[in-house]
This record gives sequence, C-alpha cells and structure tokens, in this order.
Amino acid sequence: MANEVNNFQEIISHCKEYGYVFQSSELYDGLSAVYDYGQMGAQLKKNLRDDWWKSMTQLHENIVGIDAAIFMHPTVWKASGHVDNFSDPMIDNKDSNKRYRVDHLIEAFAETIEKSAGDALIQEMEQLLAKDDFNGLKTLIENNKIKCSISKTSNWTEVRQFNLMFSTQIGSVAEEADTIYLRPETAQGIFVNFLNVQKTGRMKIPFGIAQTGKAFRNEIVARQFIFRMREFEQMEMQFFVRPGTQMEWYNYWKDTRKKWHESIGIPTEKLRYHDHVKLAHYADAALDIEFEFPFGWKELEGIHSRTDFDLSQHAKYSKKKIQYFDNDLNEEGKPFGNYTPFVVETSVGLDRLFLTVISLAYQEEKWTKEDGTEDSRVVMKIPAKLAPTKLAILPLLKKDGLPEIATELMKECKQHFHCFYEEKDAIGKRYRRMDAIGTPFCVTIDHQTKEDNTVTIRYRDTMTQERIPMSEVIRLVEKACNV
RNA sequence: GCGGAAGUAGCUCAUUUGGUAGAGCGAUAGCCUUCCAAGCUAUAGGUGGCCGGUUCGAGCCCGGUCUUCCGCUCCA
Repeated sequence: MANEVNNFQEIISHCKEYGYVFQSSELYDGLSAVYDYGQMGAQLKKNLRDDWWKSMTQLHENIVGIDAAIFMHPTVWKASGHVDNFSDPMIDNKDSNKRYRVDHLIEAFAETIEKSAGDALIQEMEQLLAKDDFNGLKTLIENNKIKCSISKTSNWTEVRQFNLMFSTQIGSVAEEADTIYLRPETAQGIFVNFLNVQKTGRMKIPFGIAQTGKAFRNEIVARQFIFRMREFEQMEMQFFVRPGTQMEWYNYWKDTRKKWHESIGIPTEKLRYHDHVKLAHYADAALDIEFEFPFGWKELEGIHSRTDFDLSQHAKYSKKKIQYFDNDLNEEGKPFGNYTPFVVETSVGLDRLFLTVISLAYQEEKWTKEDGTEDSRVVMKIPAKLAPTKLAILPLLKKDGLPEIATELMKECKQHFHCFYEEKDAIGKRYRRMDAIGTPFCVTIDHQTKEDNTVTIRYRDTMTQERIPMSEVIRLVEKACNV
C-alpha cells in the first residue's frame, strides 16, 4: 500500500462528496466560516461526543454532566470580562496593515500636540465614543491628519467595532436594551451552576462538572475549514479543587486528557504540549494539547488553571456567597473550612477533534494487482468505535434468495449498531463505496451461506476477508467497536 | 480586515477572436454477473455563483456582490 497521500484540499472535497461536512447555506452561496454536518458527519461527531462524555462522567464518579442554556444573563459576561475587554472600536492602516484601537491612536496623537488642543481632541473623541459614532471618529482622525507610526501614511480603513460576541434582544420589544449575547464559551454555564450542582448532587471537592455545547465567536478571520468557525461546539469540564492543590490536578488532567486522545486513535507522535508563556487574566497556568494538522501544529484542547477568578467574579457581581465548606481535616486536625474553590479546566473543540480524526483517517492507496495493472482506492480508516456505520450487509447477487438472507441479517444487526444494506452494483464497487465512507466491516452473503450459514467478512483496512459463521457477525463487530 | 487569484452538471474539466453549453467519472432504473470501482441499455441533472452594465447578441468584456483558495494580520 504505497504512495499514501494526505492532502487537506482532498480531505475537504471528500467530506463534501460523502456527506460528512457541507458549507452552511450552500444553496445561497454559503455563509462564511459556518458549516453543517451531513448524514455521515453528524453520526461521527455524535460518536466522538459520546465517547468524551462517557470518559468524563461515567468513568469518573466525581464528575457530573450538565447542559446549560446558550442564553445567559448579560451580567455573566460583565463578570467574566468578555464585555469590557473585547468591544473596542478599531481601525486599520491599509499600507502597514497595522490595527489600532481608535482611542489609543488618538490619545497617542494628542500627546504630541499642544496641551489645550490635545485635551480638546480627547474630549471630542470621548463624546464620539460614547455615541458609538464611528464615522465621526474616522473624520476626527482624518481632520487631524493622524498617521500610522509604521507606514507614516493616513490611508485608513473605516472604523469598526470588533465585538467577539454575537448579540440579540430578548423579549418582544427591543427598546429596553435587553441585549443578550450568544455565549462565546460554555464555561460560564458551569460556573453559575456551581452551587446548584454541588448542593443537589452533594458533591465533595475535588469534583468536576462537564458539558458539551455550542459557542459562538464573531471571528475577524475564520478559515481552514472547520478548524475555526463562528459557531462551534466545545466539550469541557471544570474541575473544582482545594486552593493550593491546583497544580497537582493541572498535571493530572494534562496527562489524562492526552491519554484520552490516544485512546481514540491519535498517534502519540502527532500530539504535543504547548505551554502558554503569556497567561490570560484569569489563569495561573495554561497549556494546549496540539495536534499536527495537515496545515501544521494547532491547538486541539486547552488545559487551564483558572484559579478562583470565575467563581470570585460571579460572587462579586451577583453579591452572593459562592463558597464550599470542606470538612476534610488538615494537618492540624481541623476542617479546611470555607473557601472559594480553584478551577482546572479542560476544554476541547469537538469540531477540531472531528477534523483530527478525519485527517488521520483519510488515505489514498495505490497498488499493483497480480495481473500487473494499477489499482487504487480512497479509504477512511476511522477507528471502528467511532465509525458512523459499523457494518455493511451485501448480498453477492441480487437473486437466488441471497437478498432475503441478507435482509434477515440486517434486521437483526441494526438492533445492535448502525448498518448499511446494499444490493446494487458489483461487489467490488460496493466495497469501495464503504471504504470511502469509512465502514470498517462488510459481510457478504453468497451461495455457500445457503449451505452452511457462513458469510465472508471483509476488513476495510487490510482488504482481506475471511469466512465466519453468520451467528458470529454481531459479536465480532461489537467487540471491535468497544475497544 | 488588507493584497492577489478563482467560480461552467455531484466531481474533474472542455467550449478558437462575444453568436443562447459538451465529455469522462459519478448518480438513478433495468439487464447481465459466484468477491474488490467489469459490461450493456435507458434516464435524470446546468436561467454558466448572484445582481447590474456595454452590445443586435455575454459563460467570454466592464462594475458590484457572495463564496473559496494563497499571502499578511488577528485569534482572551
């Protein structure tokens, strides 16, 4: 099986051709950086999500799952810092491609001119900023002939507000300024439910809350297929720990999460850690688990030690006490008592994980047949436990009672896992179609089946086949899919 | 967001200087077939990304727009 190719463009085409990923609203020319999952993709994505969910909740007694709403009280985003930190008007210089915050640009200029004129300028700027008068700000910059410090030109774009968060209005009347944001991260839904879950679930620290769900970011540049989308799905878990033990848990999750990625078939050499040098305002340690995508090493999952920043902020903004009473005894034999727990977060992008699996699975194979002619196939070597369809049931011929036997087997197998039945076209063609969508097993019903109830099972990855009793099919497939 | 390039059937492409679109593969239906994209027959599928302009006439020229790709920039 030589000449394996792994080209990103081909992967994208293949995803479309076989019903994995479509561009959103393609009928209307598409919507930039938004994608839909097709009939195959939706199932693969669900299988990934289910495996993660199981690994977090079912396999950890001290982690529970929730499903928080996308809409949240607007104050949540003030407390989290999202409103204040990421909504400043910006302007670009077209010659240097340098982007400036408008207020910084004007303030810097004001310091270079006479003080009274500078003060007047800043006062004018603040009035315009308060009114969100972007045209006025542009005019102000032009009238003062403010130049870019790099290109020394005044060739500016329009002033724009780069707001990370999408917003809409709640209620039937928009006038109340009840602006609601689509969450830019799922984490806050966990933090605001910390007390609910801890009390009703009688959770003892350390414990975790897991959640999967959509998040929305109005990215300025969103490219590279489903790697960076405006609407995407996160799978994350916030682990609440006693202050001072966060590094211990940070290291535990760093290790545990990488092992999980390996458990779904990602080779170790394609994964690496990347420690953050510059930390976000809430973190005391952070790293990415990176995967070597076809376009380079990129973040797949983030592990952040978020300290008590989030819970403290929500306590402050809600004016409610968000603490935990720890009855465990410390070295002096006294309870640890009340404290605000620290948080270690694991946050993986489900769409990125999907892309990871797809780009590892996609392979073009070429070989020389026994008669000397060339042959080839495109195969998706998706691990059996993740594959959207587990088994194809194929009568060798469309007559002699073979379809009847195959249909009976189909009826039985579909109770256990996703199957696909096909009697059209030559057997080789059907095998290739199953290769293309990543079905790991095909069983073929032939004339011998009528004699002794055996079938041939054909393995996707090796293209080899063997004869097994028909009664063994379900057990064999289930075993392979639950590894 | 800035600069550059591209857009014709599901896919890959053709259509000599403007004269209202074709092929291969694929798909669907049938025939034939005893295990890796075989063969035969038939059918479906395009207002040439979209809008406008020039022209007697535009897939082809011009403008705008949308989407994609490449480079730069950004990514809490």
